[in-house]
Amino acid sequence: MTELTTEQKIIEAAQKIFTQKGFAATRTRDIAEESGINLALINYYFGSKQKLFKIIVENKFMELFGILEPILSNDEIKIEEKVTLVTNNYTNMLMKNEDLPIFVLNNIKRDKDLLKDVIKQSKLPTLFGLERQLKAEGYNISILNFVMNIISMSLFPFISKDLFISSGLIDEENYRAFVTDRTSQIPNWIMLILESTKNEAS
Amino acid sequence: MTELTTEQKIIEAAQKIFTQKGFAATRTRDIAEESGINLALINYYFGSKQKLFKIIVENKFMELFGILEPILSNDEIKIEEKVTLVTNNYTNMLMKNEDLPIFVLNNIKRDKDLLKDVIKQSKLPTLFGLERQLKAEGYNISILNFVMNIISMSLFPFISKDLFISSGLIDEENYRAFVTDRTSQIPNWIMLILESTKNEAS
DNA sequence: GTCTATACAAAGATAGAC
DNA sequence: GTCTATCTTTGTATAGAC
Repeated sequence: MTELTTEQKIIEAAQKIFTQKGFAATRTRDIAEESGINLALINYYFGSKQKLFKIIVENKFMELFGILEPILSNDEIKIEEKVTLVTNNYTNMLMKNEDLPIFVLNNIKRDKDLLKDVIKQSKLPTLFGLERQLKAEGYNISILNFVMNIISMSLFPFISKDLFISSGLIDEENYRAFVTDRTSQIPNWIMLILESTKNEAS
Repeated sequence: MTELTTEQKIIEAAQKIFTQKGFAATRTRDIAEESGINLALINYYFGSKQKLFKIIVENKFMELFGILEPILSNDEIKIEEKVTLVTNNYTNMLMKNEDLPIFVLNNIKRDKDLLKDVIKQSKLPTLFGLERQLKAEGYNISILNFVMNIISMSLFPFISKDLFISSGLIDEENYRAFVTDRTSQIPNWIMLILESTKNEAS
């Protein structure tokens, strides 16, 4: 077990608390306590709470959307396999990190400027090659609808977990099993949609 | 143009600001200023910022999910029509209220107790009749997957709007047209999924 | 019922000793 | 680099006049 530097300790603690509570509800004092360092060191290393937060959001954004580009922009993977890879990757990752999607999506809204750089870094804008592949394999669907379908299907169980649990339609104990089962079906559903576009006009 | 009571003015302003900025980032002074009333009156009428917020979240929750029950639990509407009604209702409503889904979903996470009552009020738990209807019409899908598919497909364009705009895959000007077009396709997609379950074992 | 003025608490940031 | 102690700002809540 390696010793963490003070800087790393702060980042770790900040990730945990910011993700759970959001920016404004998080107190720098909590981060100091959680990481076992002195309050003053947060400002010493990061300048301000705001700057520290920016780093965390960037990390979390990459954690959530960094998955997409390596899979989706690889021309050697067929569309059908891409769908399966993305959904499985998301479910595995989010099982251990349930707060991630809503945290990231919430903060994209609140601070758009903050994310211009991260989005470039994530290479999401380079997905245009995918459009050619969709056409080449005969599917007449826009890249936006395609990507949105995969992401929404995969992320939504985690975004809406508390809603459905509170509604009584499922309980905490069965949720993981539900998500696992759902994940195995998502690629079939997505492919049904794709196949249905094959005979349509472009 | 009717005169609003002081109470209503506060509610209006609070809805606007809380929805945009969330609880912790909203200052009672902002609400006072926006509504043109004195700061002290917020506490006079609502006791505390927290209690005012609770009222707003409840309102917004009902605004977002109150749509579902009247449509989904009505036995006289066929499944296929239900899907169309829900998606169209959502898109029309959210076009005027884009922050709503992420605000509500975010706050369900943060304050679960707060929502126990609202969820009862929304009658979401009464949807079990829908399960019978799905079976009766020959579809072998769990109510949870069915409802989640509709809601995720309909809400996600609004949850992820800023993400896709920042990524450059679409721009602000074309977003409304995209959503309108997508909304017209969602029922077809959902029905494809449903039809595919018809021959499966239950 | 409504407002002014203010008390009180909490939190971010910093100065300066070690 | 790290800590203690403290300053300053901001926001909630309330007391009391009208």
